[in-house]
Amino acid sequence: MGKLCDFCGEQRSMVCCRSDAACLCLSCDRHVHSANALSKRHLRTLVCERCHYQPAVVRCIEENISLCQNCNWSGHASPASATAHKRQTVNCYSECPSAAEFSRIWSFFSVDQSSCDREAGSMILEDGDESLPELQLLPIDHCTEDAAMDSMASDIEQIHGSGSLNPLSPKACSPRIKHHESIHDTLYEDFDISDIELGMENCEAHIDEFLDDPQQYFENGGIDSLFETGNLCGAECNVECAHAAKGSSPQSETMQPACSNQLSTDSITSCKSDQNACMSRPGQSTLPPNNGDHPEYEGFSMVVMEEYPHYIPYPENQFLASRDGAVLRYKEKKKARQFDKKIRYASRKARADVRKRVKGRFVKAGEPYDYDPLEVTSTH
DNA sequence: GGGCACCCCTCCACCACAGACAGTC
DNA sequence: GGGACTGTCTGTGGTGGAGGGGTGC
Repeated sequence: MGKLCDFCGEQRSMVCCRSDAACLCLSCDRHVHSANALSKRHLRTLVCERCHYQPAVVRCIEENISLCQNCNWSGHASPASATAHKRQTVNCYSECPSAAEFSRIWSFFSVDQSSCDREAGSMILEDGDESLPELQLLPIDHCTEDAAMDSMASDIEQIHGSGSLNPLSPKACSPRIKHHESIHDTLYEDFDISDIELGMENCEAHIDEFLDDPQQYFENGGIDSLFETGNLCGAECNVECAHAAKGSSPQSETMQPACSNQLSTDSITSCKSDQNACMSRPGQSTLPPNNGDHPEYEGFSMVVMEEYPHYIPYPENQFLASRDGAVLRYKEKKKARQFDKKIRYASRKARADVRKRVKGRFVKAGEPYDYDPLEVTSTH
């Protein structure tokens, strides 16, 4: 049983939206991302079926599961499995694809409407789609009635109207299908450290992909897809670090040169492309210990402390998984942020409220003043 | 469309001093 | 180790000025 939908909390989450930092069932995905034009542009993909947190980037044909970058790396770390297991890239999608388009986007999935158990992620469409029957996405080898699938898919096509895309036409579907490594617009939507992973494990994944299926690898954009986001994010990181350097404290100046100002969580998280430089690893923390004196480190001390029991095999992966926890905490903290002025010392406020002033400035006791809060009309 | 003046708005330094805080004896 | 003492730093609010954006000519 995977993670429950972040929206309804009832169905098992099937897709992951990076922009919303949420894992949703198909029904809620459709509901949430049909709300407005902006939400329709959110790029979504399958949820990793191993860690149930990260967006899946590859489909292991042998194991018949979708995996995120980390789980792919950990699961195929051994040379035997790396070469024996064929993997397929999991594409992202936007807008609200029809069932047939889903099966087009993810060729390893097909659509089931009736027979499969609800737990597998059933979808109850709402509002304008109430006429749609429940549908499910299932691994294609779980479905036995292909003809029925095709029939159902075409039915859904009709329900969606003339604007729906022909699943047999790659041209028609292509605008919605975006290669996973070339997500650019999400960079500006909201912070998400996990948006881009440009560490060595990412390179290894590319190499593995190339070794497994060179043709498909180049069709997917090959090594260029790696540099697309890499260049952009590298520049962005530099800009952010330069920004942070303006307000750097002496404490932060002692840190590593690359993205050295980790004091601000914003600056930390903005260096999303360079996790090696910006995020601490267990035993290699570049952040001071959180002993209570630095509440701004609160979330990041947990980077080291938090652990995912099902997700331990390599220190690298442990680090990356805990990073997700830090991201979630950051987002929650961001939501709870209060920009209203907060009085830390009431006594000082009480003193300032009764202090005499000249043109708004405090004056020494006994000196002439033009404003007395206790005697507003006085002019001395 | 570019240049200029004007208005409006936002942001920030300024001030004194009580209290917090760190260091020393 | 704990108290007393000393020096330094912080934060509090109203005001004016600087600077940026918008508008009209």
